[in-house]
Amino acid sequence: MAVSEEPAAVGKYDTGDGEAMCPYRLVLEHVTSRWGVLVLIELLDRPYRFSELRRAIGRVSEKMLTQTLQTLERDGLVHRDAKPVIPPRVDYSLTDLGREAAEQVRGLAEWTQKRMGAVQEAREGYDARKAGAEQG
Amino acid sequence: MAVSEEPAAVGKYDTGDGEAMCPYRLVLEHVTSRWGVLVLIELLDRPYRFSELRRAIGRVSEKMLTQTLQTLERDGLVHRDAKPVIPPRVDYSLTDLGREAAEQVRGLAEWTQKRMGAVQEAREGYDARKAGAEQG
DNA sequence: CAGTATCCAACCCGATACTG
DNA sequence: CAGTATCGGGTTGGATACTG
Repeated sequence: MAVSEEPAAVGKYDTGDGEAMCPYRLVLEHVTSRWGVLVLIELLDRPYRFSELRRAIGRVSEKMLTQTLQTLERDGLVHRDAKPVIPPRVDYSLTDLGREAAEQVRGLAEWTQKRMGAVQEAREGYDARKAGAEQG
Repeated sequence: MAVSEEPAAVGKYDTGDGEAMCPYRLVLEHVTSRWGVLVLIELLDRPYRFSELRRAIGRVSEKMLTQTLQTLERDGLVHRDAKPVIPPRVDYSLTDLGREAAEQVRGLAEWTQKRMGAVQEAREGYDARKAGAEQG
């Protein structure tokens, strides 16, 4: 049976309460999701096989990678190409839509790398002020 | 006491295991976090007061908004200006660093809004194919 | 108004075992 | 290799009560 116990995945708690989350936020949460971000960035370079992607990202369980890829595939961002061979071979790549998204995400990632130092400095300053405030 | 039971917040599970997550991913997760994204986008327009921000975002609890703002403040992205008046008034705004980050995030958000239709179509196609495959 | 502290449910996510 | 099913720990996040 294909009925998974878990919901659509990656896109988290749709709310629980009566009202549903607007589609806009849902899509935004998929592309900004923990693993979604990293998958999109990796696939921007080239297509990847499943385990290849897993190694490239590092520290992601099979389950979460599968969920993430399925969500992104469903959203039309990732293309899944399963070749009928033994052993199985599945290639994942970006669709045109996915490439657009991935480029936005990459912008964010590159900014992060560039400015990480500034962030860490800010953090140290914040912590120092906090520590000082607790005593004096 | 200022010792919160909960950790640094927003930036989630640092791993649990021995090895720590690299700072790069940590920062990336802060700016792509569920509420971090929305806060940054709102603050790009103008400064907001706490409850103003809460209403503008909608469906965010005080707790999560507080946590998110504190994390972003610690990372040097958000400036907190608490005025010593009764009743209290606290304004939140972006720092220069935060504005840079927020502009990246806005790019992503604008892409999402623009292409949401395409995503929804893709989703319907995916679901239709799935439903068909289960029977045939 | 702007938080802080605590309780508790829901859920994410990883580890493991198993299928094709 | 690629993926599914299940279990369990830890985190998220809302509701409530309280402070200044």
